[in-house]
Amino acid sequence: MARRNQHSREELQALAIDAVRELVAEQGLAKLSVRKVAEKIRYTPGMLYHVFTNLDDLILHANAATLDTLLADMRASSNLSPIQVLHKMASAYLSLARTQTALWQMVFMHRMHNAAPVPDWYQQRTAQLFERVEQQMARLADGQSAAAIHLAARTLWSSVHGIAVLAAENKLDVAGDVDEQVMLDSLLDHYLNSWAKES
Amino acid sequence: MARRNQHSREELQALAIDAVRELVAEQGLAKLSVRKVAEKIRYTPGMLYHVFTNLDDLILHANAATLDTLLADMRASSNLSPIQVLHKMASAYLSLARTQTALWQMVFMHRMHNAAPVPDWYQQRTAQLFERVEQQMARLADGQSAAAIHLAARTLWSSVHGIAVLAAENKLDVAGDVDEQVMLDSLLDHYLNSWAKES
DNA sequence: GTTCACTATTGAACAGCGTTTAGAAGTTGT
DNA sequence: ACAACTTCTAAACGCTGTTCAATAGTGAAC
Repeated sequence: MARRNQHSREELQALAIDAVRELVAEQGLAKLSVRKVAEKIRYTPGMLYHVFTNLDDLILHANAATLDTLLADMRASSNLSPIQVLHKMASAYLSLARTQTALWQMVFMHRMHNAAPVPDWYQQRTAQLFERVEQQMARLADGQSAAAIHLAARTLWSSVHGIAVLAAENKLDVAGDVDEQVMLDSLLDHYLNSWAKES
Repeated sequence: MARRNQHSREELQALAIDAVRELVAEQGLAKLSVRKVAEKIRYTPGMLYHVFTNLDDLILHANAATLDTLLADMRASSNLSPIQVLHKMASAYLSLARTQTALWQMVFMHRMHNAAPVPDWYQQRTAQLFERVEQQMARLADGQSAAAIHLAARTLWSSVHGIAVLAAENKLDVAGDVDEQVMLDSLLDHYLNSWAKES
């Protein structure tokens, strides 16, 4: 076999990334394997190593796609108050954790087996998460130092992340779909309410 | 070989649990394997399956030990205010995440491969975490409903958990040992400050 | 003291995993 | 038509968790 140009390198990449995302969405991260990805796109496992450096690299590319949809869901509507924007962002974050749990977990809970440094194109995406929060916190705070805003944004979003993590794992034993959203609202309202008064 | 009674079932269990905890503390969860545990206690891998149902069961037992030390660190000093107690509990939680990162991650971030139900003796320990927080929140709140306290306790502790998770993974890019503790203090002060006023 | 039943333990096997690489298969340029 | 080049495969390596028939040692019975 070995037909050249049946798929370009880029097509092959996209094919594999889509296959990973489908497999994980259907069966969860634990059941993902290089061999299954290869089978799904009708190639052999070895081929994937000409397009990606290893499985973690492939997963990172798949995660970038998930992060892009998350960032799109979290874009700020400019006609809302900072608090309203933060509520919408947190909702989007939690919503993805609940509706696309496996993909979300692959982004935020998968531990890379290789100790390779996180590439720039990926780090930029994760950095944007905190940045967008920071922007709204800056709008909210009058005259707080950049360091204080930096710290408060990380505090708030780590907290949102914690709720999303436990929601994704169903470890909160609260009833149904509503209550985790109520927890988010409680967190944001109380934290921001008290924090904004400092300025 | 096969010397009987060299170790009782209970001794064997304890031996294996200790081996797991040492291996994980030294090399991390990713490098843990049944064969390494067996080698460390000078038995064969197969033997472990007469004492534990599988690796996840063994890990669960090791996690119980970690949870016990965490719960011990988190016990409430009765002469402190509820807010002070919550600060101490959160500090203990974060402290373990930072000083015993690998063991902490095995408890809170390892995803069980088997879909077996979590046994009672384990669930009781995790439930205690939320319960202790709830107790202090109840002291703090005058006349809030049990449901409101339940929800606020889960909200607060999920947030503490989120900070600990990101601290353990070094994803907060804040400077050094101090700042994550500052984040915790910020979270607790602002959330509780605003929440307590509701009553 | 020998035999027998019992049980703790082993060792080998199975199916799967990520990863590497020699060489085959197909394409393109001369 | 042939050589050069690229794409892709097939097989192997060393690892994983798990199962189970066979074995080595123990303690009791005769």
